[in-house]
Amino acid sequence: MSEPEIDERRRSIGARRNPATQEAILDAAEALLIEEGPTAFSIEAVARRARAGKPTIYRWWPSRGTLLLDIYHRQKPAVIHADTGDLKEDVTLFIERLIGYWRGGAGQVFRQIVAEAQRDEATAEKLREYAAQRRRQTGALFERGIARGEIAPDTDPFLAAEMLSALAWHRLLTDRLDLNRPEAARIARQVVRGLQTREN
Amino acid sequence: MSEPEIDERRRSIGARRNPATQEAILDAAEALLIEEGPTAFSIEAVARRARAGKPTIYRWWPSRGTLLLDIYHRQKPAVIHADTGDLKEDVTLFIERLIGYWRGGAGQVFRQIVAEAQRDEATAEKLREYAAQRRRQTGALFERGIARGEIAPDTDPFLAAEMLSALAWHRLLTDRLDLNRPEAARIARQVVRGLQTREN
Amino acid sequence: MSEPEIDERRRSIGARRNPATQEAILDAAEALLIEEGPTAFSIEAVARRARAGKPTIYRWWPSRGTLLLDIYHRQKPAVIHADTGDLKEDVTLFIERLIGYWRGGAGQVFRQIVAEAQRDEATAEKLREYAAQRRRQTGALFERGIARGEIAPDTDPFLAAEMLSALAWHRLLTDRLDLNRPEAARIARQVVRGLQTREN
Amino acid sequence: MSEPEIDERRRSIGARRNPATQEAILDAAEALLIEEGPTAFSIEAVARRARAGKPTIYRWWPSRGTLLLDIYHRQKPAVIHADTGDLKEDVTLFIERLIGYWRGGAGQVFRQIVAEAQRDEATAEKLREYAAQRRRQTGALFERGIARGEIAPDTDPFLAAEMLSALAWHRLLTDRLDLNRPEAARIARQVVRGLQTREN
DNA sequence: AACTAACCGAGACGGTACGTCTCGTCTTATG
DNA sequence: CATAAGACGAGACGTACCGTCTCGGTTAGTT
Repeated sequence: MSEPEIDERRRSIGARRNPATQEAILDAAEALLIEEGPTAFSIEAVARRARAGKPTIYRWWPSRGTLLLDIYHRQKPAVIHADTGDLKEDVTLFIERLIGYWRGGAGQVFRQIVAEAQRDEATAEKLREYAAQRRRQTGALFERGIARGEIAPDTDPFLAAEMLSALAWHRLLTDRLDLNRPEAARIARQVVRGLQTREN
Repeated sequence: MSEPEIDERRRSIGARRNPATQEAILDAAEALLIEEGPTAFSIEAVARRARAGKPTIYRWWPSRGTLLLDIYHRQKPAVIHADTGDLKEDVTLFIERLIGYWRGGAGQVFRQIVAEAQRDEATAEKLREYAAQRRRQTGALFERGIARGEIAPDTDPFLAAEMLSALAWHRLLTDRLDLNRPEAARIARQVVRGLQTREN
Repeated sequence: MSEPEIDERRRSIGARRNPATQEAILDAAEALLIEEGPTAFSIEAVARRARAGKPTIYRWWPSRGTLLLDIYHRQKPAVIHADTGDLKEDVTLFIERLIGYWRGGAGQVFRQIVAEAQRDEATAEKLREYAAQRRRQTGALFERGIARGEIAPDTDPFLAAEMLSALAWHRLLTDRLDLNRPEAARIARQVVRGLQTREN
Repeated sequence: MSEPEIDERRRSIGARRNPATQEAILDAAEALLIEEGPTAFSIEAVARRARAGKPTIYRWWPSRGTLLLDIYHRQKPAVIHADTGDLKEDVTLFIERLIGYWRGGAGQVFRQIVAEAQRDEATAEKLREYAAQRRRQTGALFERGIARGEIAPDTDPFLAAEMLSALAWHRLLTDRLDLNRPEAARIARQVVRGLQTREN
């Protein structure tokens, strides 16, 4: 929490992007959003807190949405998906980890991205792409289930993935991230049981 | 939707709310949102279009969120749920009708409510309540399915309902309302099949 | 100054002016101006404090200026001018009493009348008339001086009166009402000595 | 006063005050006050007429009073006082010139300054300082008269100066600037004659 | 070694919207 | 018909941010 106060001021490092400046701006934006809430988040406030000029921000992030997306992706951990060999367990873990990750501040950022996407088409497009990519990743879980014979071969793995994502979004957007392991398991059971072949 | 242009100007009708004014404001707000998009929607612009004073708006709708909620509820049709006796059909119809309803302008309004709820806790609370109420209504679909023996008695009807709602929200918020009847049926099948008892 | 609070609410007393209402409005206006300052004075605030309807105020005082003038005249004492037989003494007393009177709250009201007159021609006209009348009254002081042979017969008594008034206004409008008897006497001397005939 | 209409729009010239903007704002404010009267004068209207943003005005003139004072001082001519060697003539010229100056639009501005000072203490303080300074300048007239032996050495030159100023204010504030040279001379005579030593 | 080019901070600028205040008018319900 | 109440259209208040612009200073690469 202690502010160094040593650096005094960042300067240009020549005709190229200064990484320290970019860091400082992302740090400031993230801190503002998480510590002071969404209404405190504005380009003006970010510039103030980062001790950066507004044009510097606009140079690299032409809109609020791009800045939010950068904050989110910077903090995003590499992989969330487990592969335990048991689909129900994999799904349970996926839900648990995603919600847990969102509880730790990242959710606050993602909520704002979704909100921004409702006003700005460019952000919407980026969000749509991101969601599609996540759907492919999570869909792999179900594809493995099909391969193992756990669930019916005519299952749509991406629709199943979307249903999980959608539920998580819904909880996030209605501020109901108080989801414990038993509830995650119940969700997994209810989603998967229907997808199972009759023999299991 | 037809603009009379005859009335010239609304006046006070004494020390009580003038219904014509309220109508005009809601009309203006709805039209702005749907015709000119979310960025054009501001209290200022609503007042201008409705030829109303800003304090008149703030008197009755203390925040942007309350105004959005009023627009949404004013245009909301009474009932969406069918009762055909077949759960899969009921679910298909529910999805189809909800998405269809949202395609007709109401979705634009609801998206903004969700976005606003990410910034304003009061709106979030209202949205949470509304979602819970909808969950209870849609849950009744599944309760009937349990009663009929179509699905397992240990099914959580409100979780099932939430999954449908969540999927619809997700499509709305990523601007993917191009959902036809076959896709609605596939969703219904994938949700319900798992909920069915083994005998069916 | 004590607020009764007993009457709870004044009602119409039939098809005629209710004196209690007028009193309450003037009381409220005066109290607001003196207790809370000129910025707190507005028709809105007066109505609130007097528990009166705004139209009631507008019915009897069509503008802010007329209300201010009524407040001022209501509290105005009958006569200020002395007749001691000595002009210098009469002038000294006039200045002393006028300033003293203004120090006691009335000055606050009169300042606002002058200010209002700079914006509203109707108030300006009323103020002009009032000033002319005062000039005639104070001029009589100097006319008596001429009659007594104290000052030159070609003296303009109304110009002399205006100079005294003007000086008092100037002190009031620059918030310099800290004028003691010696200073009043010095003013009187400086004004009168020049007006005296050579013999005195 | 000529409106170029060529410039299209003023822009920022970097992190420093743009003189063209300041000029345009003062021009607009002065023109509004003189051409359309005091009720038309508002920060909003000034911004509109100057094609300036409201924050730009508030940045440099934190209150209405400071803006009015700037308008007045911008148009103020350097010196008003003559030194003819004859006190009565000097006084006559002072009155004549001051009133003449005020008749030409500046009076309209000064009236509003006085009015504003009755509501806002900051403006009042500035006005008080200005009046004191003017008193010192005009007082010099009478000091020269004392030095020349024209008037009594125990005369208070600043009180005499204040009496002239006060009379001018009084005429301005009651909209009676129709003062011709004979009247100015009569005032000068009435003021000075009394101040003269007996020998003259 | 001088020059160019882009970066950086700062902050002014024209705007728009915010949410609040007062204006003066209107209508009702109550007496 | 006077009154209290308060809704209404209008518009000004002073503030916050928007996105753009120019400035002066910095540092790297290119001549």
